[in-house]
This record gives sequence, structure tokens and C-alpha cells, in this order.
Amino acid sequence: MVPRKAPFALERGLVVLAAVQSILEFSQEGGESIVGDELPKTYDFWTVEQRLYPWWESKGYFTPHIDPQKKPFVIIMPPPNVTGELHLGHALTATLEDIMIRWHRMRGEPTLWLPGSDHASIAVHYVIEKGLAERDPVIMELLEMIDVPLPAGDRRLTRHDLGREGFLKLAWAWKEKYGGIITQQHRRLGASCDWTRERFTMDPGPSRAVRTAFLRLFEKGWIYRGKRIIHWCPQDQTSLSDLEVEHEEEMGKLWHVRYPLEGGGYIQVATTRPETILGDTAVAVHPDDDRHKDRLGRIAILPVLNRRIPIIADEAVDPTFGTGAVKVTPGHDPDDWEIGQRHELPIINIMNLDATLNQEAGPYAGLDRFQARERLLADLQREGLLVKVEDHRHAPGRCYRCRSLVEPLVSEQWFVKIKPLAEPAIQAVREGRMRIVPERFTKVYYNWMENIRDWVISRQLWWGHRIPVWTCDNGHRIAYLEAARVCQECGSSRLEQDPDVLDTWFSSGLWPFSTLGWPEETEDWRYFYPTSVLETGYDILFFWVARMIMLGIECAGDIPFHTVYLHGMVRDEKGERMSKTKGNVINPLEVMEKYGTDALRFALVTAGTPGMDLKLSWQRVEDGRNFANKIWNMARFIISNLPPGYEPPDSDPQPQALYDRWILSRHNRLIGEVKRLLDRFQFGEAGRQIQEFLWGEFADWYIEASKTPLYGEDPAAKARTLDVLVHVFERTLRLLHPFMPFVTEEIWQHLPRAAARGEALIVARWPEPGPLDEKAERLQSMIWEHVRAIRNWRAEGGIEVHVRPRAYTSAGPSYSELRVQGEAFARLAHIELGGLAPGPEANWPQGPTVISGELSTVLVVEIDRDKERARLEGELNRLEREIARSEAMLSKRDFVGKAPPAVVQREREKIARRRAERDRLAEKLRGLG
RNA sequence: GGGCGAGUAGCUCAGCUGGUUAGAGCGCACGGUUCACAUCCGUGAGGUCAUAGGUUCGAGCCCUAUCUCGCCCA
Repeated sequence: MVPRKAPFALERGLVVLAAVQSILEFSQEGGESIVGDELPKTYDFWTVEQRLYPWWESKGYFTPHIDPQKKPFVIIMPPPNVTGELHLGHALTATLEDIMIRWHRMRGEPTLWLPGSDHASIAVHYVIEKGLAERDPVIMELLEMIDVPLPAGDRRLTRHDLGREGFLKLAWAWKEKYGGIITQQHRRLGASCDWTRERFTMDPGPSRAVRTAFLRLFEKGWIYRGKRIIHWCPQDQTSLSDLEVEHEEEMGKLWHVRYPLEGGGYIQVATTRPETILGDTAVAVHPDDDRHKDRLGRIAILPVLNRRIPIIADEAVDPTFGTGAVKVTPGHDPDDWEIGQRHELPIINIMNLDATLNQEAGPYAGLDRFQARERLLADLQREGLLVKVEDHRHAPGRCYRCRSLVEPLVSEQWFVKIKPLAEPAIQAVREGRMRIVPERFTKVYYNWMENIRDWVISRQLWWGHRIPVWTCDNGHRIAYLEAARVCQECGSSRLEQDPDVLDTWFSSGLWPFSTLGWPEETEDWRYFYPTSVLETGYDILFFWVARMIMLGIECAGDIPFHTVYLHGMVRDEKGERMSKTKGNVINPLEVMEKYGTDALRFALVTAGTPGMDLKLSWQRVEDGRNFANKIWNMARFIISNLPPGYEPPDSDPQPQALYDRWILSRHNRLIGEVKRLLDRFQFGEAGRQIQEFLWGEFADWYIEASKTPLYGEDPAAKARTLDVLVHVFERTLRLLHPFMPFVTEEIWQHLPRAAARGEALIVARWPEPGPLDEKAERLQSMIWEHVRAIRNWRAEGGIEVHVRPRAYTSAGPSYSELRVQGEAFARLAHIELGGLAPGPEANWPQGPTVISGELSTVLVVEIDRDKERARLEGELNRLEREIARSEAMLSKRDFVGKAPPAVVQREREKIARRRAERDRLAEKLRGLG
């Protein structure tokens, strides 16, 4: 197939503007019923999507009506990064959230889905600084626009060339122009979020929330400043929290180095980062390690620098690693930092913030960390201190944004004391006030929360929320809600604000309430908080969810949401993680271009189960597209059969044939199932069941059967059949709407107005299940089973499709029902029904007989008697085996005594049916001679 | 090292609270231009449910151990 080429505007995600024209036409029509109109043979998703989304939005369906009498359903969308473009993870998030939102909206609950985006300090810095360095035309153009002067020449620019103010102007300009593309892309996905409440983390409201929260924690003493070892990204020139550092195994080297001992001898250590030798202040061994007992307390001489360092004993040393002696660099290794604290070792910082070495590194001062490594190794080699080099697998820390090697170093930063925040957050889940779905993630949550370490929240960046702390010339350091003019402590007016900004995740942690107006007592805040569900990928359970819970409880005074629903990662068809470097990224926009939004959504939802990673393949999306088209054609069939001015009855339709009762019961069962599954967050299974019903039962059987009355002579039967068709189809569209909003709404708009009973499917009432009719389900499925058996016999016997042999059916208990639908039965089985009776009639002709359950049909066809005999024998064999199995089961006293009576009863009925079937088969076989 | 998950048809996966003959889509084979749909319809082949024990009247599902793969934390 030829992929549809998107207009440029679409690729930029500016769907809405492009489509405004067509919408206007549509709303003028008011979505009036277009019964009788020719519908195209193939569903044209592209036009429909362009038209419907803006129509929904313009009608205000996405905005909830606050009704104090009703409990609202609320999802705050985890804010995507402003620099981001839609990927399949967003698409999955949006789809799942939209399913919940549309479902609850249809149930009449005031439903709020609040969208927004995150300012993403580091990501924005990365994008803009890269643009500056390369003098990217986009950035240059923006600079011209905002009138920020640049130094001449063509050297690589940095943010420092612009100054803080200039840089921020540039960042805002960039954000306004290129940021938030993703919000348009969400529209493309059909996300029915309330755009009137859209927020950005650096909006005045959320910014004030950030300062308020900071102030609160600061005043409690839970935000403090301290000199600690932290992770430093030399590329982005900022500190990083533990979570922002990623460890991935890679091949490296392990260098074994000898340190001479004072008074003779050596002690040998190993390192993956030789340059840190320059910062060593001790060598440590395990206290129980006999190999080093005599060395304890002696002094080693650090190579090159000749620094005298002690040999100490510490439990943390792994005696099985290398020689059992490790170098200790408190200034550049978190574990060594701990050792250093215990032994009061000096801390030597050998590195500048740009990862060049400082004067502490002696002869290597001024060199880049990697150059210094090479030089030092060469020097060690020359002095004969380098013993050997080995290949070594290790997992160095890398910056989660720019992938640079992170340096642990000691630095003064702002920290959040996390224990007092974590405690209540653990309690909230433990006491069941909050639920994590799937449940197994609860353990992961506890484990992380219980071992959590203080959180570095200051970042040496400019884009973000500047830390609201001012220091006066007398050294009073105080947090203020608004820009401070005089020192609260001494009245000095010489104040300086802290230069750092806050970790982006600090503001994300406030998102569930900062978006609703907190700390102001707004109506939204009072009505919508706590929210209902927080839905996101399990990979950010810690980043987002955990911090939202902690800050929500502390600042907003209550849990931020009742349920956390975590979905898995979207992988490619080989199960690999998608990444730009691997080049295996599937772009959701491209998928939607080719197959439509509904297809993508359906593929994503039905591809897996809660919390599990899912593989997305083009094939699966194509299946989704085919399903949409199939539904479209069901609609064409039904609509084309409706008489002009058709109006469905106000009450539920009156079933005529058994298959009417069957489909109504199956449909009611489906409604119940879907409700049950959605309540349990089993979205995939719910979607699959709807598909199975529509395609496998409604289309394949009911529609096919309905053709008999529809094309027949009895107007009353025809009318009743239409009522059932419309009733079941229309209500199933409602069930499917949250999954495939576009095709369902489009079809619904084409159904007779009275059938639809409302102006749009998106706000139609969610169906309630009617009564089940188990007897009808059972009898009718026996009949369908028999149709299958006959078809099978025909296919096996090579009877040509257009041949309709005369046939005589004895129907057993379904006789009276089958009599009513004899014609439909004959149509589906491709036979001419010559006779129908409860049992075989004497005057029926002899011939090959198809037997299934309690039905059997004699076909008047010339056949190969040997082949027929073999077939019957095979059948007989199978039955005997099944009967034997059931007999064995029933003969066990334990089974009869302990199994539930219903199960036993069912087994007895089964065996009776099979015996009867077997007897008839055997008789037939004798008749064949 | 600790924790979690997965292993079911050739492939991708369902199988929810233990209970008929373990399902679907794709692929494969055969047959189809029947007035909704070839993005379709009909029929079929294909499974020791990773392995070994156990619990149970009954196990793909519960328990124990093992193997393989993946993820998270340290």
C-alpha cells in the first residue's frame, strides 16, 4: 500500500488549524442523521479524524461541568517534556488515559483530564546550548528576534556569551515557538483532555506552588544546604540526582597499580579510573584480611604526587576483589566518601567543573580528565608501578539526558531531607489509602522508598525555577515567597538570590495540585483534589509517582491520587527498546498517517496486559485498521437496510428468532464483562472482547443470519430484525468508543438520530447490561455449531460453494427454535432444507449425515462411501475417548463428592449428550454397510 | 548480591476467580468475484502450556526447586 503523505502542517502537529474549515461545515449540519447516504466502501480515517476532533473540542465536551453533587473522575496527565516529540510511550499513555476518561465521561461523571508540559531544565539547556555552539540557524534566528547581541567571530558559543537574562529570553522564545509540539500531537491521538486547563510547569501558578512548597520545607528544616558528594555532569555543568544517572554495563579497563610503602615494599590496588589516584587519601583493606594484616597502619606513598596516605581497615572493602586492597578517593567516589567520613580522611578535589584537573593534580593541572588519565598511566608505566591492565566489565554512571560520563564530586548543594517525606508516603500505600496497579509494583515502591537517600534539588542551570533563597551581605540566608527586597533578619537591602534552579522533578512532584491552583483555595482545587488515577510508565515510578506522593501528602495535605496505574514499555517487534541510535524507532505520527489513529490506539491497547512491556509491529496496527474497516462495513450494511425515516423503538427490541435472543444475551454479557474489566484496569482484554464480539459473533453470525428476514417477505420480521441490529450495534459502538473514538463517533453520527438519542457518542450514556438468556445462548450456539459441522463436511467433501444440496435436519431439543429460523440456518449452511423434525423421519432419504451434539443433518449428495465410513469412524473414536474420560471422572467418588454440584451436573449432561451422539453415529455407520 | 517479570501453535500474544474439547491474529494449506466488507468470507492443519516434583476430585493457572531470557535496585 502507498503511505498517505501528510501535509507539512500535519507533521508539525498543527492539525487543528488545518482542519477548522471542514469542522465548520460539520457543525452546521449539526451531525444530523444522514440515513440512506452512500457511505464509501472503505473507511476514510483521515478525513474523519481531521473533522471530528476539532468538532468535539469546539463543542466543549472535554471540559467538565463542576457538580458538587457528583464525584468527579480526574486524571492529571504526566507532563511531557517541552522539548519532546510524541513517541509511542506518550501514545500509550494518552490512549490508556483517554480510555478511562471517555469511559467515565460517558458514565455521567464530571471528568477532568488535565494536560500540560514540563519545562525540562536540562533538556532545554541541551538543545539550546547545542544550537548555540553550532550556530544553528533556528537559534540564530530566535536571537535576532529577541534582540540579544552576540559576540563577533565564529567560535563555539555558550550560554555565558548571552548572560543569564539573554539566555532565558532565548529559552522562552524557543519554548513559545518550538516547545509543546506534543500538545498538538496529542490532539492527533484523539486525546480528549481539557485544553482550557492546560498548564506549563513555569506558568505563574505552578511556579508559585513551587516556591510555596520550597518555603514550607525550608522552614521545617527539611531543605538544607550541604557539602556532599554528588553526581556531576561535566557536559551540562550541573549536579544530578541519583535517579538522573544511568548505569549500563560496558567494556572498560581495570588498571592494577602498585603504591610504594614507606619503609619498603608495595601495596597493589586496582582502579577503573586511574586519574582519581591523584585524589587518593588512603588505601583500605578489610579488617579480617590476613594478607594485609601487617600493612595496616603503615603509610603508602602516592605515586607521582608523593602524598603520604595511611592504610586503613574498613568493613566495606570486598576482600575478594583484586588484591583486597582498594584506593580511597573520598572526593570522587560515593563509596569512598562514606569510608572517608568514617575515618575522617581528608577530601581532595582534583577536578574543575568542566572535568579538567585543578592544581591539586600537580603536573596534570589543566588537562582534561581523559588526557590526564593517559599521561598519568604513561608516567606510572615509566616508573614501573603499572602492574597490568585487564579488560573489565563495569557500569559507569552516565547523564540520563546527554549520556556523558558523570563525575562524582564534592560540592555544596541544596538537599531535601527525604525520610520524613517518605514515611507518610509509605504509610499511605500500606494502609490502603492508595493502590498501585498492577499490585506487584507496590513492592518495588516500598523497596525504593525505604532505602531512599536525601535528594539533591539544586541544579547549576538557568532555565527552571530559581531557588527562592536570598542571602544578605550579613550572611543571612532566607527563603522568600516573592522576590525579597530587604533581609527579614537584619533589614539589609543588599540581597542576592541563589543562582541555582530547582530540579525539574521538584515541580513535577507538585503537578497533581499545582495545576489545580494550589496553594490558592480555588474551586478546581477543592473539587478535583485528590485526583483519581495517575497513569504512567513503570520506568518513572520513582521520578514522578513517588515524589508526587511525598509532596502531595506533605504540601497538599492529602494523597495526590487514589490509584497509580503503571503500564509497560513499548518495544519494537523484536522486543528491543526503541532508540534513535538503534534506528528502530516507530514514529506514532507515521503510524497514524498510514493506518489511522484508531488503529494505532487499538493496537497499543490490545497488544498486551497491564504492566507488561509490549511489542508493537506494523502488522498489529494493520489489524487495527482492518478492524476499523470491518466495523465501518457493518455500519454500511445496517444503514443501507434501514427504510427512510426509520425510528427504533423506545423500549428494548422484541426478539423474534432464537438468534435475536442469542445476540441480545451475548451483547448484555459483553456489557457486563467490559465494565468488569475496565473497573480492573484490564483495558487490553476489554478491547479484545469487544472485537471478538463484533467480528466473531455479531458480524459473522448475527448479520449473516439477519439477511434472511431482511431480504424476506415478512415486513414485521424485517422490522424486528432491524431493531435488534441497530440496538446491538449502536450500544456496542458505545462500548468501543473509548478505544476507537473516531470510527465509532463517525458511524454513530450516521445512525438515525433517534437511535443515537443524543448529539454525540462521546457524551452518550454508557450502556447498562440487560438480562441474560442462557438457554438461548446454549441452544443457538448448538445450532451454529451444527452449521459449522455442515460447512466442514462440505469443505472436506469438496462440495462446490454454489451447490446447495437438499438436506433433512433432526434438531432434537432445538427443534421448535430452529423451525423459526430454518431459512437462515439453510442460508448459512448452504443447503436446501427439505425437512426439519425433532428426530429423523421415516420418509427421509438416506445419505451422508452430519452429526453434532443433538442435531443431525442428512445430505442428499453422491459420496464416496469408504471416505464417509472413515470419517464416521474417526468421529466415533473421538467420542468414545471423550466419553471414557467423562466416565472415569464421574466414577471417582471424590469428584462427585467434592466438586461443586454444578460442575458434576454439567459433566453428567455432557456424557449423556455424547452417548446419544455416539449411538446415532454408530447407527449411521451400520447403515452405510 | 536482593527483588520482579516472562517462558502457551511457525511468529506475536490472550487465557481474569483452578472446572467442558487451551483461544485469537498473523503465517501456512485448501476453497471462494453469494447484492456490508478481498482491509473480506468459508474450511482445515498446527500445542508433552520451559523442566522436575508437590497440593487438589480436578492444575496452563496454586506451592517448591531447576533452567533460559529480560528488567529494576545495590
